[in-house]
Amino acid sequence: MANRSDTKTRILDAAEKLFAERGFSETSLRLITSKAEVNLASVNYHFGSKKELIRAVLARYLDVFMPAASQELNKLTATGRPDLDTIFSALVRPLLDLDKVRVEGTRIFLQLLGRGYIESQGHLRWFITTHYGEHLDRFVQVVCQSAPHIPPAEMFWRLHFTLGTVVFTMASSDALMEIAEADFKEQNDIESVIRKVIPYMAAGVAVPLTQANRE
Amino acid sequence: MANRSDTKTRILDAAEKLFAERGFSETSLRLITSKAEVNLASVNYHFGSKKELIRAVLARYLDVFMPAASQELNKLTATGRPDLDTIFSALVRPLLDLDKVRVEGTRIFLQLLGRGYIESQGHLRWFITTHYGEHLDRFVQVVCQSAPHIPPAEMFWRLHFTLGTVVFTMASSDALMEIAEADFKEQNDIESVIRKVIPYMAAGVAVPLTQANRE
DNA sequence: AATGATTTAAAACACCCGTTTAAATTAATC
DNA sequence: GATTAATTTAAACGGGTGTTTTAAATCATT
Repeated sequence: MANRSDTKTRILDAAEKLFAERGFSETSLRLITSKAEVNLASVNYHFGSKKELIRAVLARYLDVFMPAASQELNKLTATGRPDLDTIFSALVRPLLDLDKVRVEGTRIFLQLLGRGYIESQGHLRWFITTHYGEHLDRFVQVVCQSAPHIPPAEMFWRLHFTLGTVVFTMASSDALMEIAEADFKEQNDIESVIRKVIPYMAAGVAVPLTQANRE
Repeated sequence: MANRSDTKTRILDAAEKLFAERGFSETSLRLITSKAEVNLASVNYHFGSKKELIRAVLARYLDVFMPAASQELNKLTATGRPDLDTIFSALVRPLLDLDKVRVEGTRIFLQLLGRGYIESQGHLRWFITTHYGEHLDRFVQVVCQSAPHIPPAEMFWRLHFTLGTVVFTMASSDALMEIAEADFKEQNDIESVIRKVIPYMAAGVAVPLTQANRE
């Protein structure tokens, strides 16, 4: 049953790297299969279509990350009501652990997530919310409880601001780290960037509503 | 010299709308020219290539916005040292004024900016920084002065977080507004989103350094 | 009205895309 | 070891892409 070299895995490995770097529509199946050193038709044989390959690439990460993140949240809420900084920090470990699953897993996952949200008009967003909705709802719930002064509708927007912050930062993290080192003699890695971004996001998510926003 | 129906303008008008909605690579020249009711070849005749058309679309907005934003900043610094919320808010007027330049100008410009930063790996970023660098530097300078407790190296990161927040939010603003209406019966437009994002960004940029970050 | 440059028009070009087909190969089962 | 099933292969299909070409039409200027 199992072929030792696993064409399916080689396709996924090559695809996720290219998708993260160049986006989904900018990455052809021909490029993927040539990098993976497999036949062009094997993508359609194993995955059915390019669209389903994209979903499979994302699912491979989400299936690891989502349960791990949920578990961290459960540990947090078991002991008491955590603050926002603590909640965001709890996601760091599952995020960084993706580097153990695959080389550069953290960066690739975050970039894929961003591309998925922006590029595919809606249908990848739909895939994520329907397949991992429980985990997302759980996260939103915990965040809302830790910032009870923010109405849910406002929190919806702020969490998407947060998603944008993370996704964009990670997508260009390589270039940003280079500039930071050249301009400020500051040595960074992915983890240190994540640790910088957490206070920024936590402050933004919890900031009291202004008069104009309360309307 | 000037033809009253102006093929060039019709192309730009059709292109910016489609680019903002579907992204650059997802929008074909054939779709643009059919919407604009001009001949396919006229794009290459007037702009040279699709890439140059994209730059022309962006430049038409940046040439209006950048000087206007700079002028607002000058007005602000003339009277005293503004706080971050004031600085970000000062950009709102030039942004909203784009609606006077063209129908839905504000939304289209911000979405184009978002797509431009995400889709084209780097070379549109280069176009913007080299053509409008003075304005950008001026902005960074004013922001740094208004938050003197943040070291420049940290501010570098936080401003890029901010860029990510804006860019990602605007690129997916249509989808987000739809969801917000479906889930929370909340009717939004671009201005209300802008007014939501400003406090978020201002809080994040100015948040005091934590022990871990100061190191 | 005639001239010459600018602009538009239709068609073709060369290329890349995702997908499908059908034969060849490999692996598994009896 | 023969038969069946699963997988890989090479080739072609149908369609869309940006761009170029060539000729006609339009325009401003003489």
